[in-house]
Amino acid sequence: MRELAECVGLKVSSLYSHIGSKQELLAKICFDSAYLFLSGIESIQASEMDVLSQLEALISLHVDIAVENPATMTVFNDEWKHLDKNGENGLDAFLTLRKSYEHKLSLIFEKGKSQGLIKALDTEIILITFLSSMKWFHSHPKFFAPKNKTLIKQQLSVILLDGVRT
Amino acid sequence: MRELAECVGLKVSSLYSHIGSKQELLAKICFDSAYLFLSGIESIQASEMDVLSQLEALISLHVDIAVENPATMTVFNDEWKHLDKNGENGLDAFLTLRKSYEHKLSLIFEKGKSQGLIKALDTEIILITFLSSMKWFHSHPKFFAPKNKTLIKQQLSVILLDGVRT
DNA sequence: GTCTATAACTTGATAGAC
DNA sequence: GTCTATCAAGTTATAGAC
Repeated sequence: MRELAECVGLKVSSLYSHIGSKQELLAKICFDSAYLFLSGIESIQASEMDVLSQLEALISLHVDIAVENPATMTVFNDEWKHLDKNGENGLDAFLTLRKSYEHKLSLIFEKGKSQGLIKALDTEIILITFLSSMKWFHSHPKFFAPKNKTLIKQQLSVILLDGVRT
Repeated sequence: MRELAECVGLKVSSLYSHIGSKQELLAKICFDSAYLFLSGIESIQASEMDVLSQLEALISLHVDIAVENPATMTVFNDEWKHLDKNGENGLDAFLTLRKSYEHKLSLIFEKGKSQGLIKALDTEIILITFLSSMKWFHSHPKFFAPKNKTLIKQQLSVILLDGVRT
């Protein structure tokens, strides 16, 4: 809070005229990002694309969100653990949203498997591998510029799609 | 420290008869794990295997270390940031070890590319994708049992190797 | 809305008796 | 080696003057 206050040119106590608590800030960042990802995957789901194209769109979604919200991704990826357990914007609610996201993504993999487009691997392992591979953008400044978006999208698509396609 | 003391049935102050500081504990976990990974990749490097088999051995190494040292992996993966910057076992020394590990792994990818076994993608993107994909074991208790080691190794090998091979 | 002052609590670590 | 007692410094947050 001291650092934040200095960054915005205020004393710490003055921050509390604008926010209710530190938790409130944490929750706002975590849930805003969560809803960004959720609405993204929902429009991918609703599209008429084939499964492989949906996965490519998913990679694009993750890169876009990361590059456009660099400062929030560290919090969203690493600091959500410090949300208070209960309450409307608490840890439990956050984990429910995340489960929902993972479920939607799993459905895409399952569909691909049933269509013979995706290898018959454990869906959860595919899921975790995809999500893990799309988590590093924000901590690698070298790639972290709008001009590198296309490069990352292309190469990550090659690796992940060749990895899971039959 | 209070939690730790309770876990080992001591008062906090008594811990300090056994350790010098909390930092010392953090450093020990981080550097012990770092040397495990380093000696692992060194023996892979020294082997006569072809590049694809070396990468398979690497995946096996990461799974083995994670499953055999579950409690330390969280610290090694996430808490190393809190090492004090300087000193023999400080953050700078840790990052040097990590760079060294990444360099050795990059050499394997480069060799594979020059032999036409690995796709002509950006080496750093391949590197990060591999390392990210092998970081989640410790936080997924469902897979976190010795009996699942083979499953994870096989499926992760399929995804990552098909992802990068030509 | 911003400030100074301070409350209320947690942290890593030490002193000294036993 | 372990304990009780305590410290010094840090944390989030509030009270109340301006």
